[in-house]
Amino acid sequence: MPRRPVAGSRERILDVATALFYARGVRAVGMSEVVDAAGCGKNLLYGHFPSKADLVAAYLERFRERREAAAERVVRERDGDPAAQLVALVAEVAGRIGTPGFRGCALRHYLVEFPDADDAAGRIARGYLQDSRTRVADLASHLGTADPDGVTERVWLVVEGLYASAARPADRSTGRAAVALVTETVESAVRGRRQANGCSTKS
Amino acid sequence: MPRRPVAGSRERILDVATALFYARGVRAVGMSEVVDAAGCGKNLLYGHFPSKADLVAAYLERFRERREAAAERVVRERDGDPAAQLVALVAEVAGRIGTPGFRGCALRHYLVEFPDADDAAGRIARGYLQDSRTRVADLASHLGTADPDGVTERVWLVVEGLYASAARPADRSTGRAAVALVTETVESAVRGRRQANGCSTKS
DNA sequence: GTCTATAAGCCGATAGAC
DNA sequence: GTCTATCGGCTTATAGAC
Repeated sequence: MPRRPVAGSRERILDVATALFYARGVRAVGMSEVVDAAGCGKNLLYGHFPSKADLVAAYLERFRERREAAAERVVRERDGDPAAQLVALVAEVAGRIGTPGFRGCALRHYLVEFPDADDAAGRIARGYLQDSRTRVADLASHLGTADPDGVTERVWLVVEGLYASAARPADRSTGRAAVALVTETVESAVRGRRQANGCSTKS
Repeated sequence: MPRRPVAGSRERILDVATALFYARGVRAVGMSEVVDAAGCGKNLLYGHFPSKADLVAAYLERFRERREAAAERVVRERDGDPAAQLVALVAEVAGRIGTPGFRGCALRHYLVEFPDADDAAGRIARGYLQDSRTRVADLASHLGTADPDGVTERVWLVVEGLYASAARPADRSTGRAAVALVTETVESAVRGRRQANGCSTKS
């Protein structure tokens, strides 16, 4: 009988690679370093992931799935209340600021490292960003405001700013400012004056 | 007399390196590629820049100087009007969105590629970010609002979001949203209600 | 563990200006 | 001829891949 494969080795390698890629960047981490950190042989790694590109794609794909699951959860919990949903979407990210090990968005970081990657990893990252923005736009369109695009732009700007801030040591007050900013933007929009923005004076 | 050095060769090499580093990232570009693009020999490059680290530091230092000069200019033009100065600071960046070749902030990108760089380049990048934020905080403190820190956080968040958006193909409407967001934040603050934020209704 | 490609950095060779 | 800016091949380390 041949030796049976150890269950979960793929996940373990992916965990190790994720920690390294996320902390130091994709280009900075070599396959040999993943092998060393995983404590496995090179053959096992290349058996599960035929190339570094495959390993990176798996890393980003899993990151994407987790991010989307978290977004779907907070949105589902506030079903029917698009204003609360938008705020919760931002608050979910804001709440991670200051968390040990949180360094921002792996997918955005990947696109900074590889600006014109048109491989699988690049498609995952760009697809995530597009879907993520579309989610914001969908919620904004349900606010009933006259200018859903304006709200989308503003909320998205805050989301981008939040992730960018998180890439470097950040303070929790950044997260609070983001939530406050989005809350006001959304409230101002649903209050329904003129163009969904502009904190215009009363009636 | 021996052969005279060709004037401006250093600047020309730095121009070429800047174009490559900015478009594709620092790690993605090798010294040989800089040599090829500059059309010079390796000795000339290494004569002006003893190592890649030196070339990168010069690239970031020059980027920083230009960014700070642009910021100082728009701020000086509105001397004595901190509200207009804050808006102009954001508008200056927003106006670059969509400009051919504009890809965001080289210093921020460097820190994504090298998250814990403690070399000269890392110090330049981090120093710039700190000074840049301090500039925002100084202006916010002159608004006369009760919560200058809140204004600083919000404006900084928009600046970060703007640069992050610019790292990928972006629409000019992103810039407009950023300017509008900062304008309202600042106006709301100088209107001087409660905590410098909150688009509360009239008197 | 080995093999190949490519990175950074170095050094002998070449090319002008006196 | 000599002196030095500049050039292109060379060395060593490290990457990805098998």
